[in-house]
Amino acid sequence: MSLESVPPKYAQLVQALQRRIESGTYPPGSMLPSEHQLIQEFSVSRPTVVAALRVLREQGWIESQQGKGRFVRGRPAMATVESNRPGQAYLTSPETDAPGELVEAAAVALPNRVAVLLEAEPKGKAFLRRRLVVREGEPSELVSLWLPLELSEGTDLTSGEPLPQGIRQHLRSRKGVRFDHIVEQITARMPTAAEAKQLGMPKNVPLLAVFGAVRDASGRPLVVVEVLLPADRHELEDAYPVR
Amino acid sequence: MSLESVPPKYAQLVQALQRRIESGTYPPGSMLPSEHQLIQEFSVSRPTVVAALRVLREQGWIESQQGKGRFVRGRPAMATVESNRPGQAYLTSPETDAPGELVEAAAVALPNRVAVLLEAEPKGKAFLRRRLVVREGEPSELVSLWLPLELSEGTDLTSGEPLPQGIRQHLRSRKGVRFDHIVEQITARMPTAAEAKQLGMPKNVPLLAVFGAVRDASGRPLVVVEVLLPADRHELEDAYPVR
DNA sequence: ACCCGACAGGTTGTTTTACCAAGTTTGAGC
DNA sequence: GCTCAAACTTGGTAAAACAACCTGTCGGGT
Repeated sequence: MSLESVPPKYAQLVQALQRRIESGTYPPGSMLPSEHQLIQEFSVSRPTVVAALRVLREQGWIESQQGKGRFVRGRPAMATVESNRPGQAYLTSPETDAPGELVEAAAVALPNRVAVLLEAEPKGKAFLRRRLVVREGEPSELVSLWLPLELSEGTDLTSGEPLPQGIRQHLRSRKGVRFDHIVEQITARMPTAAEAKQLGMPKNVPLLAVFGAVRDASGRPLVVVEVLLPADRHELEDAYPVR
Repeated sequence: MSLESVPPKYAQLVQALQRRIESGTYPPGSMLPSEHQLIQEFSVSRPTVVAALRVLREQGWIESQQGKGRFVRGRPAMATVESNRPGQAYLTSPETDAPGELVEAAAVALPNRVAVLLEAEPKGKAFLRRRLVVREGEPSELVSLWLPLELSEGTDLTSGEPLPQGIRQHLRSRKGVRFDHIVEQITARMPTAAEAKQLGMPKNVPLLAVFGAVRDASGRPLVVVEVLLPADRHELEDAYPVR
């Protein structure tokens, strides 16, 4: 009768231990109760305890030393830092979420750099969808999306209307392609006159240009997204563990 | 009698399956043999098979669907892409590895931005170690390292000599601090006259400025590293999976 | 003939019991 | 004081059972 599915025991144990670490019951540096103690306290079997502790170790909450015990490291600082990758948001969230203006949606000749990232003919054509994102009433970022013509056919990306759906989802449902990873390149350069005008920025401040080549699991390039950010208004922030 | 320790069985199974995927025996998209088949072929127990398949799934080689089976995704493209994080190399590899010139090593007043990253007094002092890295005979990057005075005491970082040891290792052995993760900020700006001269670059090309705040497991800032890259000679490349 | 549900058989996911191996600490006995 | 064995810890393997899920087939009904 219970429609709400209960989480597995080992996941419950994970959450219970996380709460104790966060509340200070198990302060950083201290030793966790041994497997045997946890088995008795929570009335579960050893593999269940081990599974929970394995998750905690892999997520960085604790570390373990064979023969000694498991030691609290504390809340992994990385868990809260949600990778704020540029481009990522443009691919997953609907265009209708962010106010902006579609400035281009047509088949164009590929810039050299984009052609390389798409592994396409140097002077081939592809579909370009370019959008000027507005934040707080001012132009903020210029986002360009290139995709091969065969991937744009039969999608709503060729229309002039803002997509009510994430590009990632749209392409998966319409064309059956699955995004796997992104190869990202970051450069800085001076804006062209047209770019400076569109973005409403001074001509003497540089642009941060982020190229993201989206690929499937086999490494085949699917789409390329370029994000242009005026450097006086934007920075990129990210966090990653050291080894 | 064998002193060389054999890897655990589940790890051997992981390697065996990885080889089969790479060699094309299990092509991408195909279904892996069921757990039962693997148990019989390799003469191991089910937990061993499951442990191996869990590793493969977590590393992105396969994906599993309850009730259907496990499906080959292919070699995870991310595994080979060694995160080429700027700053990372300066922290781990010895200074003597890369030719360059130490341009500054003294206690100085903290720039505002660095003070924020170090969570220090806005006008406090810290030790600055700045190095001009030379590649192919030309100045290439300007690397600055700020660390709190109490962390610089008793280390060889205050000397004018190139460190024969990685900074990360040096600080761990001398001061007992452990690097855990880095919060990275990327900006672009025009070079100052002094920077342009040191880097031997035109004054009208922008700089890519990378700030890396190194922290321990609890989130306390330890050191800040800044890498200045002339944008006409450098780009930043990275790869990451999309969820 | 067609559709739809029940059912059987396959798959992975989770939990339990049991035993052995390897590393660390402790203390008893010399 | 030193040595070594016992008792602790985590790591790995084996065997079994149940649950949840998917996909066919085989009915019966329309």
